[in-house]
Amino acid sequence: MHHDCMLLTRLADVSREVAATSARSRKIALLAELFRFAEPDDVPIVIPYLAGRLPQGRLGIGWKVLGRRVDPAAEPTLTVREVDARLTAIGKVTGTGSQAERARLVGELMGAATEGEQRFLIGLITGEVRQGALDALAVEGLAQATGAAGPDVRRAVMLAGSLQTVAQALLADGPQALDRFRLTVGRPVLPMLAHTASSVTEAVEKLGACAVEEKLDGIRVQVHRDGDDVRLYTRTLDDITDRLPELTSAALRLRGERFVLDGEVIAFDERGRPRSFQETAGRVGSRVDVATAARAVPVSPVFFDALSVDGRDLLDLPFAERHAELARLVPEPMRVRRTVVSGPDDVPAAETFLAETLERGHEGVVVKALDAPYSAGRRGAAWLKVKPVHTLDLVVLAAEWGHGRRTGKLSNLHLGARTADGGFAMLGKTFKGMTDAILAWQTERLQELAVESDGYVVTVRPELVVEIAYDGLQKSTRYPAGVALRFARVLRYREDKRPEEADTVETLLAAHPEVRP
DNA sequence: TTCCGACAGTGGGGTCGCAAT
DNA sequence: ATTGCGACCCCACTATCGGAA
Repeated sequence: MHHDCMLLTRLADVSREVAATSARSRKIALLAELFRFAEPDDVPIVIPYLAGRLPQGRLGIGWKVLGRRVDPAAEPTLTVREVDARLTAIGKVTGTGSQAERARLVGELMGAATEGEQRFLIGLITGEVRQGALDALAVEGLAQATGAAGPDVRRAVMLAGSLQTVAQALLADGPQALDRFRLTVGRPVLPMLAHTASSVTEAVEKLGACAVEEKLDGIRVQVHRDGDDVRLYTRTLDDITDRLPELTSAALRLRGERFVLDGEVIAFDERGRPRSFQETAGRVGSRVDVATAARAVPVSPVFFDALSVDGRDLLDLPFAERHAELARLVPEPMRVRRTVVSGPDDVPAAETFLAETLERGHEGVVVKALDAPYSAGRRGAAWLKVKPVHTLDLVVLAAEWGHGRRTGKLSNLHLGARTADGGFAMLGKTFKGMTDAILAWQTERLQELAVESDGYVVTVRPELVVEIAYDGLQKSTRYPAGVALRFARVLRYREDKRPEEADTVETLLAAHPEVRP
């Protein structure tokens, strides 16, 4: 096999080909072919580039700079490592005059790139690669290129918490390198995620014997303890140890010496009721003056799973056994409240538990199959969340032109409720829940109602009523009513309703007494 | 042949913290 | 001091491919 540092042009060509095919099998084959030519050292750059990410994050370069035309190079000479080095240098430019200096360096880079390479670089820097292949297909391609089994590679990635690390090891040492990736205390694992079910009945019928657990509206946290050393990680594996000292103390008070636990961190008020998500998230996001933030908004851990205890990897054990380990280690007040049901005959008990959970101020429940292993990094069907859904009839005030596959379609709706003075107050936006048919229909209809456009937002006469589902209200400084919808999505248009029949701000606020704008 | 799980894509609001104005 | 912006938090939903049933 021939190896030398990979040329950018090769990457740009593959990216274009991958984008041009819709068949996943073909995308995977193209990626595999590319990886066969990659040196291990290229991998930490090639993998994120293919997913349309820059390893160094954003660079402070916008369309203004990238829009300037630079004469392309005639011959492709740039290597991916050279591009990476130049982009790193651009990201490091700070201080007065930094924007001009960055623009100059970008111009230099573009001048060294051919036409095709320029297009790829612009897409990469603006985050518009969109080739229909992210990490999941890269995993398959990597497996094909190295002769490893797909599920083995995927498992290694979940345990390593990083595709780059696994790819580098695989290309350097072949399939046996995968054995090195085991659950290790101190190294975070991608957390298991849940699907949605519309009711407790549906969830229990799907899963059979299961645990029904409170769903807390906080921040997911993975707690690693090795003796006196405690580390805390978020859902995306960011290390947040320094921000939550009370969680470290809590972990040190537990009986075990070495463990990995999965749970939620949340702030409770004096009466033990959950504070709003905004308050918990603000606390977890505070990094500078942690002591002050901790006094104002103390948080608590609430654990629901054990991934490793005393050097034993529990990932493949059934949930019932993992939970037994958790219960040995963690006292009840620090575990999530739950009930166990035997199956569909037990649905009433599950319904009662959901009602009590909502009464206590939580957002819903998660129903978990008792026999399921911990599927790290997967949205396994073994966990199903159930949350109550609210609906409203709102009026479309404006719409924004879509991007990507929604180019040329009016996509993002501005939603308003009626006010006392006969006008409308905007409560938020949504682009969710639309089928292609709805998208096409609303593009036509809204253009008929258009009164103004700035090329991006099309303002319309407030005549179209749309039924919206949402998860709740939150305080807002952005919108005139002082509140915004959380997770709004379209259910259907109500052509049978006139705007005078839409819901009012007043009734909305009355329905959510817990939120005072 | 039909069904369904997994992926990618399309963005939503809020908060924090840094850099530019 | 204020404003703009990116990075993270939380998140729902549809279209599509391709293997399972």
